Amino acid sequence: MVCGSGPRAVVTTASYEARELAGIHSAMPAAIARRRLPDAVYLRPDFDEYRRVSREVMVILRRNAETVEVVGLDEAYIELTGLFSPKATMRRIVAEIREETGLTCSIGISENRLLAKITSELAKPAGLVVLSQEQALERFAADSPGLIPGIGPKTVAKLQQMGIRTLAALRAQNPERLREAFGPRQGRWLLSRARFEDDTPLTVVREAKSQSAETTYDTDVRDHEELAASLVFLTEELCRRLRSRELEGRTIGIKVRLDDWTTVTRAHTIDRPTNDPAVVGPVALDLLRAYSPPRPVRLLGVRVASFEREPLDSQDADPQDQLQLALAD
DNA sequence: TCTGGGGTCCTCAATCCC
DNA sequence: TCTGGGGATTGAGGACCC
Repeated sequence: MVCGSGPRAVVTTASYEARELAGIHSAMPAAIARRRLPDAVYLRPDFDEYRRVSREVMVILRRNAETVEVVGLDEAYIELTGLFSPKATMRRIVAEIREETGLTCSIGISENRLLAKITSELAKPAGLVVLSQEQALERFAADSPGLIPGIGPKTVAKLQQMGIRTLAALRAQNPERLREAFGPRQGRWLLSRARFEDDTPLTVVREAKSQSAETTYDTDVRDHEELAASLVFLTEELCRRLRSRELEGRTIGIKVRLDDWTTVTRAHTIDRPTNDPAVVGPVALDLLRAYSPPRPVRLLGVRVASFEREPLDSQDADPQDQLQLALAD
């Protein structure tokens, strides 16, 4: 089991044995996992190491394929369209990952990214599976709509209340009924997902939209001075990371989770992008003071968003803009 | 002792400007 | 001067993912 040690830690991941034996799964409270499997081997997560190895793996993917979209530390999509032998390409990649990092991986090959993702689940823990849309329609007809990435517990429950328990039932729905229940966009989306349709292309370069730092206290905090102190700490940590990535944002936000699990966010947008703790800190503290948590606080976080692309060449700037900037100063 | 940390995207409402 | 429709931006909350 990989999980933190604190009283509020959750399971990061667990071996397949632990999953089957005791129903352990990621994001489960570590306390429950320890109760169920007191004799399991417990390891601390080491995200620096995960990031390091992840980069190695992604380098292998990129040198073997033109179009690669990295989705997380341990997941990526590869465009195989037009390749003479997609399977051979993937077997070569698997072998190189194994040789160079010692890691196994699971490969799903299909007609679009949604199907590839679902197919890769079938390949776990270390296989390669090819599945067509037609095969998927038949194979998963009786499965829960929750099989589809993007259809989570809330949507499953809502569908169930409408009497929709399987993907086949979802496919058979009157589009109008889904539109009424979920709105025009999500209604259409649900129907197309149930048919395993997906035409979104791979995004090779993903640009960050926001960055944040947050902490959950071991015990809830009532003292506003203590909250202010940790907000300053979190801001410094966040700004350090923003600077290392040369990111500056205009929207500064805080996040507060109370002891009853209600979560409140407050944000303020300033005129000029920043990653300076001397700018972010006071704004965040103002937001916290203005909200003034009415109950003990369980989690506190700070966020910077609305990143602005630095103009690469200031000579290109409109003289009018420069004049306005000068006036604003 | 029940629920982390870091993200993305969507919806809806308010507001401003044209 | 009044009215109205749209688009852009901002802020809050929520669902979902790794």
